Amino acid sequence: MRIGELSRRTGTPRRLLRYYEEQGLLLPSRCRNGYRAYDEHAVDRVMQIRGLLDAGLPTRIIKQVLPCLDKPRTIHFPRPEPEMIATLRDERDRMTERIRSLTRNRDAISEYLDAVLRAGATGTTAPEPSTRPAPEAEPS
DNA sequence: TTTCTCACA
DNA sequence: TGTGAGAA
Repeated sequence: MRIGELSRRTGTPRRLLRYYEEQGLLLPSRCRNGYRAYDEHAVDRVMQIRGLLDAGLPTRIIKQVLPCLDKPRTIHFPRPEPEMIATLRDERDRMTERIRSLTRNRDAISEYLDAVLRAGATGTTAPEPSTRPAPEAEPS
């Protein structure tokens, strides 16, 4: 398929698909006219890239780990360099920390929402923001 | 419709 | 990390 179809099927702007290629995340073949040609597998791959970016991984890390995540039970690097193991551990821990942070912020929002809705129902006022734990910034 | 590149937030 | 514009 060409870039337009992949864009439509993944909900990813064409511009961004070219950007991912430039970053080494996608390697489409080329038609005679120079148009990019993507196989069926590219759809899943793009979704996975989006997910990892959303999880906070930079493209250069994604490029490294993407083959490992394809089918986690397959060993892609029989002799994994210690550096790769370290990278994977590092990113896993970063994600864990991010999940913790997201959970905390979600709970803070949820708690406030409950209080506001309760107040709306009873006609009383919502609690002062300062009585609740401060929202926490996600790690950068 | 697609390509590319340069500049920019 | 991503976007906009212009030209082919």
